[in-house]
This record gives sequence, C-alpha cells and structure tokens, in this order.
Amino acid sequence: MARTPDRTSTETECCPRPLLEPLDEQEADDLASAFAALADPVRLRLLSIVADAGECCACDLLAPLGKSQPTVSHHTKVLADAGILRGDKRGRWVWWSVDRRRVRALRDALRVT
Amino acid sequence: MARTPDRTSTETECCPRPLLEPLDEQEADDLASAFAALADPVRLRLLSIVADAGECCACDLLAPLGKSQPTVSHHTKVLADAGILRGDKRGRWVWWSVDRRRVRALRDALRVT
DNA sequence: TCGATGTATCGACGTCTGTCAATACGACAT
DNA sequence: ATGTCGTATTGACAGACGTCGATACATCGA
Repeated sequence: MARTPDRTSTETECCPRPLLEPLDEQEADDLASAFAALADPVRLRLLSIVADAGECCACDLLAPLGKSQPTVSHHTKVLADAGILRGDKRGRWVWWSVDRRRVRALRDALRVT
Repeated sequence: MARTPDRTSTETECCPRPLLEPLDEQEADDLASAFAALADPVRLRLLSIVADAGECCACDLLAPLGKSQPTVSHHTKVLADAGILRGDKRGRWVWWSVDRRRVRALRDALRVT
C-alpha cells in the first residue's frame, strides 16, 4: 500500500501539464491513471471523509460510504496505488490520510495559466 | 468578502471541493464524471494539443493521436459533454477549444488548503 | 493456543468503456 | 442535382471496472 509512483518529470513537486505543454504517451498514461482514481463517486466521498477527518480508520468508512468491506478496501487500494492516499498500519487498524503533495501535483496538471 | 464557502456551489466560479468539505452523493457523481473525462490518455493528449494550439480543427487531431476518425469524434464528445471542450462549427469543420473556466473549476475541486 | 477482530485477496457477475468499420448527416463546390 | 469532404452516429466486440460473498491473512486479548 501507499507506494509513490515515480514521476518522469523533473520534480517530485509537479507533473506534466497538458494545458501548458504537449503530452507524450507516457505522461498521458500516468496522468490518466491518476485521474481515473478520482473518477469514481465512492472514492471521492471516501477522499472527502478522510480529508475532513485528517486521518481515518478504514472501519469508520464502511457506514458513511454504505459499501461492503471488500469494496471499501478495493477503493482505498486504488487511491493508494495512485499515490493519493497513504495507509499507516497500527495494530489491527489501518489509518488513512491524504497525500496532499500528490493532490497538489495533480492540481497543477490542470493549470491553465 | 465571504471566505465561507457555500456548499451548494452551482456557481460558474467553483465547484464542490472534496478535500475541504464532505461531499454528498450528487456532488460526488458530478465530480466523478468530470474526472472520468480526464481519465483517458488519448483524451489528455487531445486536450494538450487543443490547448497548445488555442483552437484546433478536428481533422488535425487524427494524425497526432493515431486514432480513427470515429474514435476521435467520440473523445471530443466526451470532453464536450464534460464541459471541458467547446466546439465551434464553421462550415464543414469543427474548431475545438478548451473551456478554461471549466478546467479551473475542476482544478479548484482539488484544493488542499 | 485459541477465538475474535480488522483488513486484504479471490472469484464471479453485470455494467461501462475504448475501439473501429460501416454508414448517415451536413455543408460546400461545380 | 451530384459528388466530395469533414464530422457524427451506429453496431459490435474485447477489455476494464465496481460490487459483493467467501475466504485468507494478520494482530491482539484471554
């Protein structure tokens, strides 16, 4: 869980910006898979819950999301693989938090100016 | 004025921000479908080409994208339905451009601070 | 060790999505 | 009108995705 995808661009700070410069296929694939992680309503609500709580135990996500435990586990994995969520295992529990630097990088990908 | 964000933001300015406030299902659905439009490498490259050119004829997208004409037409439609691309029909041609205000709104959805 | 609890994985199902060939639509020129 | 050219739509197919029950794995308490 919580693996950080390596970026081909110079910094860990930013990433390709399709609206400012042309994308090659590699950059497009990477960015697309990142946005794909955000392209699901359950994952967005999950993200908003974790962001709002700052840190959140997985078991506290089941009820508000109204999904089964395997489904929630699937979604946390997708977000973690995209580098958006980080999981910290403490005993039997996993505490999830948002990697805000990663989100900022995705946000920069949509820079218009 | 008004640093307090209103939750029912159907404004042209902004949109729900999952990392600043909890999302209801309606907002999550809308945002997810918007990000889904960005969750494809061909569409991201298409977007970068149009953004780079400022305005771009559909027929000029076929070669750089390496996709068939129906496929490109499909992708432009997906982006247009998401409000990200605007098409201007002039004679036989359609000129595509990026709706930067819409992109800015999506970008604001990823605000962390 | 044993049972309980939180999480991850597997297998299966239905649905959605990207792709292209074929075709239809629309606008221009002759 | 007729043909040409750019674009949109249709139909079909393979692959990806969201979902959940069943199950495996891991950790803690007794």
